[in-house]
Amino acid sequence: MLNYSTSEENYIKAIYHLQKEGTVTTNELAAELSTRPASVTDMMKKLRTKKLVHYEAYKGFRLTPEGRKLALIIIRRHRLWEFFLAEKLKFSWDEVHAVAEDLEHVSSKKLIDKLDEFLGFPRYDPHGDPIPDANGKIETSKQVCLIDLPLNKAAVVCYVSDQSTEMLELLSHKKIGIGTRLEIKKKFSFDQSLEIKLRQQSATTISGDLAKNIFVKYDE
Amino acid sequence: MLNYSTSEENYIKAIYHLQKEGTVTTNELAAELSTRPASVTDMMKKLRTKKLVHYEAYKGFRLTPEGRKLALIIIRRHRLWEFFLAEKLKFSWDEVHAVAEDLEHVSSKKLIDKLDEFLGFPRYDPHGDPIPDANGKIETSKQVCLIDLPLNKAAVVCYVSDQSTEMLELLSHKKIGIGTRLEIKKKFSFDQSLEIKLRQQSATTISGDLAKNIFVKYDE
DNA sequence: GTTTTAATTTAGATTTGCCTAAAAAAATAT
DNA sequence: ATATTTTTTTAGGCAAATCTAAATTAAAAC
Ligand SMILES: [Mn+2]
Ligand SMILES: [Mn+2]
Ligand SMILES: [Mn+2]
Ligand SMILES: [Mn+2]
Repeated sequence: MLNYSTSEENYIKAIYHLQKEGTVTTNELAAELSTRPASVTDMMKKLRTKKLVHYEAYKGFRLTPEGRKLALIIIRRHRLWEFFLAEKLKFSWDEVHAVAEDLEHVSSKKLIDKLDEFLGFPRYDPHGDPIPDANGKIETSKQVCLIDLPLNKAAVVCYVSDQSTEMLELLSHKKIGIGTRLEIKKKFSFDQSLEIKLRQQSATTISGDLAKNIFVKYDE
Repeated sequence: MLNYSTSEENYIKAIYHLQKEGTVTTNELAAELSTRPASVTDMMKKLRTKKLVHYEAYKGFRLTPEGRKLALIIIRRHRLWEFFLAEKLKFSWDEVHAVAEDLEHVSSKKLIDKLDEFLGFPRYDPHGDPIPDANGKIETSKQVCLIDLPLNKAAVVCYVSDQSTEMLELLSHKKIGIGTRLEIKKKFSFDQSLEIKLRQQSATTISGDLAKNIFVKYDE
């Protein structure tokens, strides 16, 4: 496996996190990395020649299978170091991320696999996120009914059980679809209705009947 | 404290190790870092403006007190990581150096101090080299009489007790002086004479009477 | 003390990763 | 459909760290 620069690794990891909602755009990635859109375009051309991203001008980008594999390696390093810092060095959970941002770029495979063993093959980092194993396999968060989603926990809509025309009409009016990111702000036990907040929109209310038919996965 | 690049840190550390024998030259440093003399000159100008080295064109360089302080911070990181790798992750002693070369550039002070504590404040790395403490204090190898130096252990002449003309004449004939690097190849119990090898020269023999007056420190 | 050799520095390029400003393309509004 | 706004890309430049080749200085040899 080739060796990638810190900068390349940061881009790959950021794309991995953003692409859960489909194609990643130049501005999104620039914001995520606190850099400029022009820099993103430059880097995308480079990552394309290295076959880590699919990219066509003006059409956004996604990781190739190779790119995804690399992303999972970096995430594995990051989360194992976070676990080490919290568990062994007694860092508090909110301090681990910044240090892990540096440690994650030390690329020795043996180091990471031995660290994993030393830590007892932990499955989750201090934030509850799953740690990919040595083969790059990562636990996919299982889907849960929107009714059962905890308050203020970011989630992504992944399935709708009732697909009748009436249901779809209601969903489209509420601007909810597969991939929509949302969280629950309030639960009203009187009628099981929920106040939910869609990403980058104001709050809205949906009935319990609707919520029962929506399934989500936890968002990272 | 400012933040230094990986490259700057590697230069500073290399100068620290080389300057035990006086002024460091451009070619020496280039060889040590597997780079070109022209690159060394460029970097020395830069480190001079940052007040980390004393440097005048054609006259070699040495660390300033600031530079030495930085060097000891980097060496502390390096050796603590080497200890961690050997002790906790069960790396063999010859594998630790390469990985520590990367880890040493992660610059969080808190990380290193907590790592030190986690490891139980080890005093020596897996190669037997002393680990600087959190204040940058490092154990200076104490001087020992040449008679007592173990076989094949590299050492540097640091003191000569008899400074008579006759003694100095003999020393200069043997090309031995303060800073000379040597090791003992054989000890003859019959007359306490020693076969010693001076760095980059062929072996020679000295009498026990001479050896008794020469004091050395272990070389790193 | 010249001359020759070796060490060091300068000059000029290159690569990586970033930037600003301008141009081009796509999306949105009228 | 056209005009306006937003997004994205291109063009040109900059700083860090490296290089090669040429010039300069210092050291060694004669
Ligand atoms: Mn993190
Ligand atoms: Mn985490
Ligand atoms: Mn080492
Ligand atoms: Mn060591």
